Amino acid sequence: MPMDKTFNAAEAEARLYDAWEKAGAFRAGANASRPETFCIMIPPPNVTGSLHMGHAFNNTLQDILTRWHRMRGFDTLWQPGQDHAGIATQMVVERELAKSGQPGRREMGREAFLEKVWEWKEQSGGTIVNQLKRLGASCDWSRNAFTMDPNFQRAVLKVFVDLYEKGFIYRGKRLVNWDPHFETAISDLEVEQVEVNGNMWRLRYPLADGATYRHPVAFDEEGRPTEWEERDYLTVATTRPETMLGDTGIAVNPSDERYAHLIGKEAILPLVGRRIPIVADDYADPSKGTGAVKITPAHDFNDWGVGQRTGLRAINVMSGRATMFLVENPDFTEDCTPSDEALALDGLDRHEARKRIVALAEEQGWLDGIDQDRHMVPHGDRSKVAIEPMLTDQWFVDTAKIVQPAIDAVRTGRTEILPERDAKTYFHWLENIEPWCISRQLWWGHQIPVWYGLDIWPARFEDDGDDTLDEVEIFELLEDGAFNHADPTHHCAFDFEGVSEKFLDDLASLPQPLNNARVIEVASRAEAIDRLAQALADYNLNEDPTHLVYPVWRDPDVLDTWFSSGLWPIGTLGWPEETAELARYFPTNVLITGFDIIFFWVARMMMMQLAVVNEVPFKTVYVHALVRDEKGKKMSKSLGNVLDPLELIDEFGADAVRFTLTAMAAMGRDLKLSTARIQGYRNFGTKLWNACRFAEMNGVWEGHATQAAPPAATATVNRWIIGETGRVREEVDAALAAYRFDSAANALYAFVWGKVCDWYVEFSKPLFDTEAAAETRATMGWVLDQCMILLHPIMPFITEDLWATTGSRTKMLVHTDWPSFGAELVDPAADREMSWVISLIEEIRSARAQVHVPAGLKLPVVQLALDAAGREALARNEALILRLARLEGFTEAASAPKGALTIAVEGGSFAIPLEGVIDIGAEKARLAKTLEKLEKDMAGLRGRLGNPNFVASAPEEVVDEARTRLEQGEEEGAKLSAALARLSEIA
RNA sequence: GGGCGGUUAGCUCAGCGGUAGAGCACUACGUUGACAUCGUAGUGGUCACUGGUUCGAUCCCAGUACCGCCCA
Repeated sequence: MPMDKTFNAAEAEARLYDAWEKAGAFRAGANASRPETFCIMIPPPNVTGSLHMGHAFNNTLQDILTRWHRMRGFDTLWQPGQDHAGIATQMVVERELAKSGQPGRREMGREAFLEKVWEWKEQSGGTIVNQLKRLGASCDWSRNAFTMDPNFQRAVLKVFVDLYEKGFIYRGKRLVNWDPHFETAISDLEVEQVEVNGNMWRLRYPLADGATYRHPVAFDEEGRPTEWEERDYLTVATTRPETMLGDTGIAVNPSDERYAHLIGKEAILPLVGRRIPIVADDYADPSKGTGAVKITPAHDFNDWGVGQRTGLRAINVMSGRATMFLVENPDFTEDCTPSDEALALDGLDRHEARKRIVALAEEQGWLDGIDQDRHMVPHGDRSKVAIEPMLTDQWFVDTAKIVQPAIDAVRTGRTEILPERDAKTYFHWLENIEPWCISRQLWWGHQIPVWYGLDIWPARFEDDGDDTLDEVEIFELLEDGAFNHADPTHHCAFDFEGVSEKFLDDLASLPQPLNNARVIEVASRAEAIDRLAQALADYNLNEDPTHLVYPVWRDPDVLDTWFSSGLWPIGTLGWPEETAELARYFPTNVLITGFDIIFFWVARMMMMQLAVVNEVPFKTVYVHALVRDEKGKKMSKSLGNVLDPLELIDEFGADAVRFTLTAMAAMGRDLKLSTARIQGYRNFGTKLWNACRFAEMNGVWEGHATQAAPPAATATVNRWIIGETGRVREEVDAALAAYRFDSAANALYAFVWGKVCDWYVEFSKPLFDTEAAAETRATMGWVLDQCMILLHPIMPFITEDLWATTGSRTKMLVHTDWPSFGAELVDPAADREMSWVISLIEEIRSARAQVHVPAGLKLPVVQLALDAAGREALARNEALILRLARLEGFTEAASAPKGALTIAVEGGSFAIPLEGVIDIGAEKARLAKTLEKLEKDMAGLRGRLGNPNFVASAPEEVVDEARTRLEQGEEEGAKLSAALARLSEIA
């Protein structure tokens, strides 16, 4: 059955992908013929996500490297998988529940909710995998991993325990970025700064104990105060009046003469009545605002720092949902008697509280004024709500302790980051790294492997010395709830069994019978208190120590998603088991990822792999840029400029989309994607398709079989294209080895379209009628095979389909050996000859077109003076020159006939008689224009060669080349001038 | 404010000390043994600006302007 006119991507893609999968073509090690391994870890997409342009780009590049290495015989693994994406997924599922009118997460409880999440994962988790398959991604799907797989969970928990035991993880009450929408802490990196229009409110805080001072109110030209007023208050400025309820101090700069004398005195916090000290700190900038800053250590990062330095208390005045938390807040009411107006704010949203406080300040006369202000407000990158700095207990990775090996690895080149400038970003971030908050108040994720127990033997409780618990002591414990006042103790272990042992060790030192209590797991601290109290009460009655229990509860929080994806390289390869894959493929070869997650992911993988297995996770990191729309805007749903890769694949085929992304993948530069470009590369696929179709029509594929070595050829044309093929193979390999994907694509485009289709196919047409026909068929078959092979990593579908419909094949293209021939195939003589032939044809075509010779008209041609090389070239290639230049029959003459076109080429010239047909004016203009251009070039060359410094200092070959070019140019110029002179004789 | 980039044809971008390139768009012609998802020919550039280094600068260095991105 003859081939169709175009490749039917829609029909073929699914069929071909299926065939690859059925053949196990993508399995780890498939087609391996050499010992070297090649491994890429996919940056795991969110399990509930869908393919966007960034994924398409990222995965195309990975697939190219993977397919290329696999064809070269490397033992290749492209490890796929998905990320559970804590916040994102939990958000999606909660939204789904709300949409379908089901009870919310809190109503159904943790266990039921997690079931829903797993259901959702089952339902939508395959989407992205199928979309990657549509793109042609040749991952080993049999090894598909998920960050919530049981073995991956084990790895994550084990690493947590490991890092905890090494002292790299700690728990602490710190100010964190709190997302009031999701009610969880988030890391610095998940916060975006958004500039907003707001106000700066000036508030007057009265000084305590009747203190007053003179405050300057007018100044002379040099800024010296000239007038003062007596004040009994201090004015502070704030963008967030609602935080004033948590103020515990006022900072002034010690060098600020206006206020320095107040340092050590106190002010009274309006509404609250709290006495707050005036402290000295450089954070207060005399030139900003009023120069006096209210300090709320529990709700502002800068204030926290001031508080730490000056010993101020931190009072949290908000709940996790950013509503005011006052009435039952002992910290808030300690040492003061808040007004009723203040207590009435309890439970209000922070924004509402702000309005009320400003209104109260105005009413009560302590609002000094309002200035409009534009400032940055931190927002959650997922929730888009304003972040609330919040004082909470969280888990942190002490990054300072593990960062150095990650820095050194890149400095010393163990891992290389490309392009180089991204290494700078990497260093900059790592060298200024902050502790990493890794606990999240979410349900979907890896629950922290830490259990808490009541501190039942706090220091203030004293045993009477007999090491047994008597009735009085039990009563004391129960009644006072002594253990209820101390902070819980905690232990970290891989599982409950492990942690039980640790608690048992603690209990061993306690009095009888507590030292024999059984450790049990309960849900919460409250339940633990109940159970323990109950157990003690029972013991008091029955004195049976075997029923005594020591209840512990697990930390309800989960780990930051990036903590688990930080283990992706070892986790997917089976760590902590010593698997064969781990031994073989780790460290992996290259990571291909977007610049936006250098901090989130790359840096953390480096730190964690080095901390856990003391090895870099990958040898090379290739960082790519963003795919933007054709105007350079970031694609976003709200702008409506999102290009859906799947729609593009439907319209143009996966190969066209892939080729476009590849050709645009210049290192470190954003891609501006337009459909026109994709269409162009779809056409490129069609071009190759039709070249193969042409070959089919000319019997090229009859009896054709895959062959590594080029056929022996004698015809110059065939020798030439074989050499060109050798060149392009070297070029493609060099480009891919250097991650110059764009160079590889462009070299192939220029070769396949510009050399094979434009010239070689045309040259072959007359050759099929000569004795060189068989050789030409063999050459064409071999060359087209090489096109398919070399293009396969970029355009896998069309090439595999062509492979199957042409010749007889022992293997699918996906496993066909990558060629190793190179420029040794170039025959310099053939190269020179074909360059000459091509330029002759181009000259003639150009001349014809410019003097408006009808395209279809065949013209005779007269050969004038011609050197030996030219004569030989002409003799060997006469048929194709006649055909492509639309000429008929060469004759020889000593001089050009009147009214003829003149064609000057290296080594001679030709004339095309056009008596009566020629437009003499046009021909004169053409010659004059050509001469002018030539003269300009020659003038430049003469200038250079006339400069003794150039001849003396420039490399010899540059000087020689300039001389040769000048000679040739002058020769050509002479011919053109002569022709021009002849024409002038006529008209 | 700190850091990192960019500025080359109408558009999108390569290039990079020694003759300025590609694709798209545009103009004219054209169905010639595959391809109109095509062919042939052509138009189009003070390589942002100013200095410097060099025999020679689009390329290296310094500065200026404008535009991006990241971090405060």
